[in-house]
Amino acid sequence: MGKQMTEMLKGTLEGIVLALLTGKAAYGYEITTQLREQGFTEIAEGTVYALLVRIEQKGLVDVEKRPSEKGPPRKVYTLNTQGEKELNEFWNTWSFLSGRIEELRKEGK
Amino acid sequence: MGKQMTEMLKGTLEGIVLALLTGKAAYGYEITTQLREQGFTEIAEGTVYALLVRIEQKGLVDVEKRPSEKGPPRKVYTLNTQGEKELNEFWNTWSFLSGRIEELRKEGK
DNA sequence: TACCGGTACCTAGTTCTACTATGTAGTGGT
DNA sequence: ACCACTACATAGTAGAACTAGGTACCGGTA
Repeated sequence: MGKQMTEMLKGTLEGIVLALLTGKAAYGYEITTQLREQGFTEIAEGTVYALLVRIEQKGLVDVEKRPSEKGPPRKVYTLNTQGEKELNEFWNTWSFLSGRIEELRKEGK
Repeated sequence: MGKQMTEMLKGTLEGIVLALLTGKAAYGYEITTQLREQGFTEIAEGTVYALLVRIEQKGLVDVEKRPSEKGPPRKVYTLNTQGEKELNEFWNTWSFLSGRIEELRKEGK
């Protein structure tokens, strides 16, 4: 993946995944697939799993294990109240940053 | 500073500084001040200087030392051709990422 | 039976960037 | 002599994404 994109994803990928979980539970492999479909074609699987471990430890999601028809059991993640709060803060932070940056772009800077 | 903002700045702060340098050379202390004026009130001075060292080593800027009326001599940074190229890539990467994220926001996700 | 592709999860070690905390210097004013 | 402001510098820390593997379960096929 481009080095720029890698660095830019720091701090945003977590928000992206939380947003994906809004209103719809999902498991790791599924999230990876969704990210790929949405254009993030080169996000490594390991990156997603590490992130999921992190947000689980931070208490932003609830986890349930469900047997799969094919392959090992899935770990299904659901956004909880604290996760929604975190996602809200993410949108605030994002709005501020993207506002500033778009300003710079407009100024031809 | 918020932890979220800190992480989100990784990968974007460099682009922001390159954008600030477009069409107008500047020195470190000045850049720090400009960032503060534009709302990034809590960006540490040391962060800016470290970043400037990095982009100089990457060859994105030209540097000239100029005596100051007050205080030690200034190191004035000017965006060069390679820097403009890098900034261009930054805008591309940013456009893609912000496009995806705005899409997620619209979906109420 | 043996193998392979697809599904699904996991982790140790590396790299990069921003922050913390502190230090050094030059100038002008009291 | 001291202080405030200007101006630059850096060693050490933390956090997040990547690399590069590995484990495990299932179905189909040779």
